[in-house]
Amino acid sequence: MLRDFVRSTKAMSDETRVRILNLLAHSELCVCQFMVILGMGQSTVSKHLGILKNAGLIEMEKRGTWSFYRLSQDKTNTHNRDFIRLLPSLPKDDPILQKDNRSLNEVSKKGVAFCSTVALKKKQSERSTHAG
Amino acid sequence: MLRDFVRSTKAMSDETRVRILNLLAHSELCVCQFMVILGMGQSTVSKHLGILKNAGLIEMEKRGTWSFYRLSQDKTNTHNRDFIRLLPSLPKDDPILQKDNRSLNEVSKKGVAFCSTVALKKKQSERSTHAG
DNA sequence: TTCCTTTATCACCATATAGTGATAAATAAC
DNA sequence: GTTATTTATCACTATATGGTGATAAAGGAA
Repeated sequence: MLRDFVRSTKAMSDETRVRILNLLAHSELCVCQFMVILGMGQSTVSKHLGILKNAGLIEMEKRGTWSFYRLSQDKTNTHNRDFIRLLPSLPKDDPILQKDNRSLNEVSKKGVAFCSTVALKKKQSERSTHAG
Repeated sequence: MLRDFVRSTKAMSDETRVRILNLLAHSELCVCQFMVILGMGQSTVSKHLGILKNAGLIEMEKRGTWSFYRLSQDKTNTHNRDFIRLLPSLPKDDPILQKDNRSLNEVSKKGVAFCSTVALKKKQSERSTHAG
């Protein structure tokens, strides 16, 4: 239906969410990894992932405490399948996407254990900011 | 660039604008014809067409007083070309698009001369509403 | 000229949305 | 049991956006 088509285009009509789709075109990721790569708060990342998931463009799998996201593997939704097919042709010379891809490599090497470290550091720096 | 990609998805992320693209996939149209088919005001239609044009998804040609719009024929913009290619696979069973396509047939038969009649009738009905 | 039609643009308002911090649920480790 | 980590969801604010009416520019007709 037209409503579903628009729900998908709306989901793709935001820079942050296109960056998320670009990252997922390379590998699956959890919320905390997105936080590090995108440099955004947890609630922001979670909300964006929810919008993409609600549109059926991505899917989620829970493993322990972590929620891992990947591009939708659904073959029945023709529009979303077509949209996902366009992702590999996102501009490779775009500075934002280039930086995202570099960050993705670093984060992937270190795994999810890396995330708690970053989150901890952030909390500590915020605490010291409040103190000072 | 990512900015251009998002500008295009933003342009397609509104129901009215997808309806416009669906209509243009069948034939070129002027602003007053869109007003009749979409049942919206002239400034609204003009604004939507401006957004689609700014994204490079459609192009405009002035003939006398009329502005005729059609899908972009630009072969160099790969994203917009890909997006335009998806239009024929818009859901054919959607009631809104079906109604739009029926209206398009009627309006196309009658040509642009039809529009001034409709606009006139609308103005008259508004005048009588104010009077009564 | 004057009048009419078509269109783009402006100001305005109501609603939608992106980003954030706080909170709570769920899981794991202690 | 307690504590820490990850995530979803809520309330909130600032900004963006869709729709409208008014206005003005441009072209055609009388």
